[in-house]
Amino acid sequence: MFLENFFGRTGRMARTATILHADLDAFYASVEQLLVPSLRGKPIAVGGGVVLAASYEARAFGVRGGMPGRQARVLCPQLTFVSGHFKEYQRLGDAAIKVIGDFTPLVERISIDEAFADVAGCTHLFGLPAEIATAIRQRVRTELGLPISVGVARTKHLAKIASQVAKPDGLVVVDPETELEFLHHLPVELMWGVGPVTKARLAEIGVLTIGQLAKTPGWSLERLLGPAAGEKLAALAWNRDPREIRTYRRARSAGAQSAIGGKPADARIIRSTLLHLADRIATRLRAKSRPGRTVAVRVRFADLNSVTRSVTLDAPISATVILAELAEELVSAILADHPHEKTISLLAISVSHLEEHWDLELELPLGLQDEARRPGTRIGMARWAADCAVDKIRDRFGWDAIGYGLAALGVSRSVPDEFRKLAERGL
DNA sequence: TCTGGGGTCCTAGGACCC
DNA sequence: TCTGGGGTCCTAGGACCC
Repeated sequence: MFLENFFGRTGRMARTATILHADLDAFYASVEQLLVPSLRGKPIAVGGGVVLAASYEARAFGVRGGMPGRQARVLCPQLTFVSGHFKEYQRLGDAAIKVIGDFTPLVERISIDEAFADVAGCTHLFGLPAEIATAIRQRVRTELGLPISVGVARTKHLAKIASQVAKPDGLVVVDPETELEFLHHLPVELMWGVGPVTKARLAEIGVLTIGQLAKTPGWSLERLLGPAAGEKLAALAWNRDPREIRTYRRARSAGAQSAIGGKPADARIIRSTLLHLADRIATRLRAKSRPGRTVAVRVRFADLNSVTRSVTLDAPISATVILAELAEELVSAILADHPHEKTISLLAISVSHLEEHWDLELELPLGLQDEARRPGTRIGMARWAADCAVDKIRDRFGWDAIGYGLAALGVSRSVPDEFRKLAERGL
């Protein structure tokens, strides 16, 4: 009896589609149309200089996220631009994920508007996965007023593809019995990990559909795409996706960047921009007690070519000024190697090799250690104390209550800070 | 179609160690 | 002395994702 049950259950479970992928449709644009009824049914874009999101009505004209605003206007002259309600995006995104969480604790949030869930353990409470998916869509629609598409399948990869196929505002359930028939007629670019470059490489050997990819010999894919990508894609083409739902995942890096729009490589502008970036990153690192050992910078020149430089330290850092100074040294080294580049279009800093747990006090000796190379050991302590003070004041009075004088000057904010926050991952 | 910001993972070569 | 093999870490660059 027990054995029969056991085999019955596992046998059925292996063939049952219990993974959901839920994805809010044209999220930012849908929120704007929700908040401002006169925008409903119209082509709209969130953003200004750059299109951050486009409604489906705008997409019909070819308007896409990331597109320059000017180009979007040419494609769609009647396009309405709206500046975003970023706080509302966060609130409504959280609320939608919470609806899924009402059915199962096994929720893996991918971004502000997208999540996986495994409902294997809650079908006895709420019904078949397809019924749960329908209920989620209904609740998000009635309680939040937003359209959301859901894919249901046996694996994460296929559930994600199913939700893409379901858009807009749809539900696609992939029966495990016929999953390969469903998968194999779709184009390769729907697969996770196939972007423009990989799509073009596959096209060179005549592979356009996932079915054709599945029938391509493994050695051929590995020669074309490298061992890791080749093996991964071959597995996914047969819907062999070992990834499970992960409810929690620590960030491996934290970074920030700023497009400074073709400014001359002027030392003052570079310094103030780097200080501003370092300030934002280091504050996040300190807030989570996760200093990092590797500091990388990226300089993008006017011709859009970019160069990176990094250093790995013996001990982790999270002090604003130390990070800014290291970044400045790295940028200087890049500029010294590229004397003919006169114009910088973007600066970026990233910190990785993040410590899991760290007592911030331990960083004090590091500050001293770092300063030991230069005279004036007490400066390290002063910096550490200054960071702590700034963090506390900002906690109470807000980010702009205090800052590093230089950082506030001449920093171009092409995108609102609230938008940047939406993209930040929890550390 | 070259435009924004925050991320992940992979590759290849070199240094270094056993 | 030459020769071989394996492992880890670091750096720079690239592809991809939302």
